[in-house]
Amino acid sequence: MVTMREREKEFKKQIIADAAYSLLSKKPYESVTVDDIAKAAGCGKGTLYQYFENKDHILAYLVSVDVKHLCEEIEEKCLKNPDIQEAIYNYMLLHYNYYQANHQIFSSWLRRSLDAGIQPEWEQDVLDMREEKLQMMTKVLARGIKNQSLIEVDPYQLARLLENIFRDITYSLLDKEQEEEDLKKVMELVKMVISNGIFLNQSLRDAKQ
Amino acid sequence: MVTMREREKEFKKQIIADAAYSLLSKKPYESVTVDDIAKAAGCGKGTLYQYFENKDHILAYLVSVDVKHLCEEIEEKCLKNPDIQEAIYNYMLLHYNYYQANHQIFSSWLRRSLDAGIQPEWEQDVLDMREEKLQMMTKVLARGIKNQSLIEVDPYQLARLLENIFRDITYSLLDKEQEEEDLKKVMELVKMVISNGIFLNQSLRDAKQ
Amino acid sequence: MVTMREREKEFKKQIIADAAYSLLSKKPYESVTVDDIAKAAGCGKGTLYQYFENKDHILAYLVSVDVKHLCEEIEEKCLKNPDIQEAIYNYMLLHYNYYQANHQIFSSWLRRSLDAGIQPEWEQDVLDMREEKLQMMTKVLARGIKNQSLIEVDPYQLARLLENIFRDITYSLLDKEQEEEDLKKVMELVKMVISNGIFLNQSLRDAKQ
Amino acid sequence: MVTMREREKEFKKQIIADAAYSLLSKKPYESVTVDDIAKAAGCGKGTLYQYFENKDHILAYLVSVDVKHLCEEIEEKCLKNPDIQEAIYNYMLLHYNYYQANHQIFSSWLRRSLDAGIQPEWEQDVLDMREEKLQMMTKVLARGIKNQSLIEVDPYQLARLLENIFRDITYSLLDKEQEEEDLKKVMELVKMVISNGIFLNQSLRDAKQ
DNA sequence: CATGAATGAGGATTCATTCAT
DNA sequence: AATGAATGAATCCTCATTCAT
Repeated sequence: MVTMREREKEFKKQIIADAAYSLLSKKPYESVTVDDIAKAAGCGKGTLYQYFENKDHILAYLVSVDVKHLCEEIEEKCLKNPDIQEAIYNYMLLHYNYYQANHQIFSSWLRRSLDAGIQPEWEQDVLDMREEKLQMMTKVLARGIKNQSLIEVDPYQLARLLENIFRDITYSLLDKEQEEEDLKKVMELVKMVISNGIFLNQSLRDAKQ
Repeated sequence: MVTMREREKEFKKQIIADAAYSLLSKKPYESVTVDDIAKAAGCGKGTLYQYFENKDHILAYLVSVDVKHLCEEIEEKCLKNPDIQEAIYNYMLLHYNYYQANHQIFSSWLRRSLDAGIQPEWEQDVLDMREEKLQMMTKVLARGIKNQSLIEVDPYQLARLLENIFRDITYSLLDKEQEEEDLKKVMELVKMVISNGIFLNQSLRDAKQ
Repeated sequence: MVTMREREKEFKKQIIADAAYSLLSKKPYESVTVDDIAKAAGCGKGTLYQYFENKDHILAYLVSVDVKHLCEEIEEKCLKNPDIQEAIYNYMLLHYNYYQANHQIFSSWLRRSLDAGIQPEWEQDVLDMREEKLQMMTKVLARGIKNQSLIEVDPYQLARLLENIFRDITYSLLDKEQEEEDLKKVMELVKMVISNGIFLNQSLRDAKQ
Repeated sequence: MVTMREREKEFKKQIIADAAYSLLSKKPYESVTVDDIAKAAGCGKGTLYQYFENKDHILAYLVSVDVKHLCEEIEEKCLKNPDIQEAIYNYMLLHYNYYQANHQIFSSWLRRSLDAGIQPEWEQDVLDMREEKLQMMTKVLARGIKNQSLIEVDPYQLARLLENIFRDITYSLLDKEQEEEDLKKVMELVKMVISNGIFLNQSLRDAKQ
């Protein structure tokens, strides 16, 4: 059973996390002070430390929640999707949206993580989820290979490549004029590239048989 | 004419830049102190400020030099390359190598840049060079489209997509076991994906005619 | 008359004091948080403030209770003891035991006290008790001087000196190997030193007469 | 050879140490901020950290210098003193003066040290010096025992007891009116106590022979 | 009464930049 | 020109105390 107290505490944690999220999405970790977050959350500095052990912990929490969310969506829209082609497009689109929204946070986390300051426990949490994500997509791709919808390559490697292709272009963030309508164009482009690339076209499939 | 003095000054600047490069390649900007750089360059802290206005300036200089180098290589190995397919592979490989080596620095620069602290002048410098790079590749791709080696898509968009595909996978940096031999495998994979994807295969080209 | 309420209140105060005692005996005042004490007492932080005005107040209370206890024992085993020599040994032994157990607390109190942060009222309380303690021993010593068991010196000064001799050796606390069996040895040593020193030996006493 | 620079640096370190000393002699470590010390030394906060790694380091340095000084004086006035009785008085008087002046600092150091926060290296330094001090006095006492000036007891234990007897009475620090002229009285008292106590008196020595 | 979440003053420490030598 | 000592703004974090429930 979840007590009233626990619900309330979780709620407040969410408020702080939201405030932190909105700041850390826009500015790098180092430029956001604990005070900034507290102010944005409408509470005192000390309050943060009742919900999070650390400034790093806040970041770790945000990343963890984000990745978990991404995982769930991938399970829903890719793993459970019988249409392999659609599953693949979704996989890439989800990543695009994820990085579009969370690039700054993700990048901050990576930096802190590699710079050896983050609790191994928190770090592992995110790494595990990423692996789970890759494994799910590996299954999808393996299925596609089995029923000859896809070219025969290592499905794990392919999952990683696809994960990468649609990472948002950090570079492009500098050109702020585009953004919105850009997605559609690029999506069309990628679809075309990928379709003709990773899917065996009918003629070749015929040849194989 | 270049005086003796200027040569000497340029030489010392290079020494400092080299020292900074080796440090900033491994650790994020924020974790590298001006003192670290001075120590590595074998000079006093104050000396740095005679060759660079700023800590940021050092970073900007490094990025600028790196990107210029990348540009030159792209001009050589892509723009001037008559074999379109090879030009495209080179384009991606060069980017892979570039990001592999300079990811940390590039990422640091992006961060500082977006955080609005960097002199617009230095920033523009790098942006211009990136644009130049894209324009060169756009020409290559346009040529390929014209002679029907490539599918018909916006060549500029395609250049950007390709630039992106081979960005090194920051995520993967966490799995340190792989790295070296990984490149070949992934390169093979990408070649296959791309080949079958963006190049019209013979049967389709025949059909078009 | 003491109401039921008051009894209950006093009882809870004791629980908190006991918890505080066990913590403050081991660690310096500054390293023990109010939260630690509350946790150890099995109650909320706020509750403490219903029984004590202050963190300092808790400390003052502990010291006051301890010193009162020491006073009572000195009255019993020294003042009321007809055997002067035994009374003196007891005096020192009681101090030894007292400081052995309460050094940390006593030292913390002294620090806070000198640092001018403690309510004068609480401070005076302890000072008075110390004076009372000294006065009792002064009486004992005066008696000893009168009946020629002791050398003729200012009994008050002597009481203070004796109080001091058997203060536990803080320094020695660092050598943790000794402790237990140490006491006996040192006690023997002190007895010898003191006996031959402050007690007129028979031959001299004979001579005096 | 000692360069000009090093001399100057050592000089500045002394200035800071002196400032710290005058503050830490009067108030406990915790009540003295790094800022206070900097102000007292007439320099900025950051400057301190060029000469000392830590706030703790400052304290450790002060204690170390003090104890070294005490050691030197004990070597001079006790170990090298042919008159055993005088050597013993000096031993106690030196300790009295030492603790009188440095009690606050010493106590602060002990606290930090036991609270496990201090670098083991610094800690050992002081412990070693204390042992050296005890060993010197042990030699003196052993000599005294050998030529039958002193009672036969473990000279090491006795050295420790004497070290303790003349520790200044922290308690007494609260009675500020006395202090100065107090010393003489108490010194007289102790001399008498000790003389009659640890020195065999003539009659007994005769008996032994 | 009891609680524990909220608070914010206060402190140690770091580091880019300046400037006297 | 070269140096590196001096600086203090900026930052994270702790904890005694209060107060609404």
